[in-house]
Amino acid sequence: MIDDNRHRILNAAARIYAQHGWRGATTRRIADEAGVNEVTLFRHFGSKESLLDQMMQVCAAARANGPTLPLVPENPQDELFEWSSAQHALITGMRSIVRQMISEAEERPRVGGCAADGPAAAAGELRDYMVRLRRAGIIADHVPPVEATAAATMLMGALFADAMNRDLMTTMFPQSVDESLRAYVRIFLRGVGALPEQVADDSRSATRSTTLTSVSE
Amino acid sequence: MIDDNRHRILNAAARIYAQHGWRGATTRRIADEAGVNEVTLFRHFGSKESLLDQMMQVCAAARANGPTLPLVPENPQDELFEWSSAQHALITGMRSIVRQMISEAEERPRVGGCAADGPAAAAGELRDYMVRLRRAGIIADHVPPVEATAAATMLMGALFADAMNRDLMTTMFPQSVDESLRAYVRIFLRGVGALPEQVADDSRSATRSTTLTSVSE
DNA sequence: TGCATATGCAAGCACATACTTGCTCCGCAA
DNA sequence: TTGCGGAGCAAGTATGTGCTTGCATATGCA
Repeated sequence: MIDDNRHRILNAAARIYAQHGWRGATTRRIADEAGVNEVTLFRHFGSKESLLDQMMQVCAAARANGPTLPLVPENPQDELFEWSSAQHALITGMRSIVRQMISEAEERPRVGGCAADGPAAAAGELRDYMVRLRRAGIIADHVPPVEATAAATMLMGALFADAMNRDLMTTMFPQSVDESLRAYVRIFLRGVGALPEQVADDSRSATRSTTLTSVSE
Repeated sequence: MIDDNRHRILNAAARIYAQHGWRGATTRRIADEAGVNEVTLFRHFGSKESLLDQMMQVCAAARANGPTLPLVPENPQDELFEWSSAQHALITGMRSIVRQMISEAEERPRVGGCAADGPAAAAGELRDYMVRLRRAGIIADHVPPVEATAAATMLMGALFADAMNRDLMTTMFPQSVDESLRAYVRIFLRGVGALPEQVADDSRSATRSTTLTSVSE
């Protein structure tokens, strides 16, 4: 309500930046998108750089609360699927802006750092969950911990690549998001040495909860 | 030799575009990088758009010959590792330019199409190899074909994400490229139902060939 | 009523960028 | 020697872009 224009400008800046990148996000375009005179933009933020900096901070803060995995694992397959689903939805929601940040990370290191810690936190969460799985006896002991780390990176990488590329390389993703994520999780669990009875080939369970497309919270 | 400047300009354009993107790749910068007067750039290519278009075509042609997987699988683990290694090196070598292309794919669809078919071909190669694995009895029958497709996408996604993000998000990749790729392949094989004796936990084999960092051919 | 703050509008400035024009110089082949 | 094509150089044009200034208007608070 108060300082409404400030938020309008920040939101407009996020949209324009996601579409056109740093150089393409001109102050005129941002002001137009916000429905605001270009001058008020400078009166509020002083410079384009300062505006985009603040926009990134807001963006990073908004993304802070990612999904979590349960402290005591019970049904790893379902738990991991829901977590992956939320993670995937999160990345998909910011894919445009993330693409821009990544492409500009070499030129503007500050931008890159902003985009990096989200996935890093997620991978950490996954690794922690996996030691819980091992302690609970769900994951066999013969898989070395180094491989568990790599497995976490691998699943995160697959989720990341899926969310980033699915809309661009349509031929590479013939299956629906749900089907793909379910398969990723099953392959992950088998690959990491989960005992066979933990990895049900759930044709029923898959169709049962195929209705939910994204988990927002 | 003949038309030397043409190639110099095209190479310079590729380098500058990879660093700064479309908007950042100004004709002045490209001409400077090529050691050539800006005017000769226009005399050769007519416009910036035409120059960058031709640069992308050259780039796509150079990337055409990716690695292949053997027609008759013998040692899936080693074969997949070498293929993954080559694939990873290929993506790593073009990661800057790929990052730019992806970030501009929404704005300039032509650019996106150019970047898409490389990974698509690789995923196809992987899928074909997997049906050979199944026919050879190396992969168990109880894994449905749908999941095999997803597995191929998953491995490709992990390779892609690793190659694209390793230099930016250093904390997410504590292990060396070789260690990671070897682990990805093992997890992939186990996850896809490869019979246990095919997936050796090769502490020796891993250290043995840990010296080669990239397979160029 | 008064005053401060926020906003809009019009204009402008300095610079960068895509692209053009006109000229000169150089090497090479007829 | 003449002519021709490729290249450099200097200058210029039209537009885009970040940012400033000056002035008018509205809104809300004392």
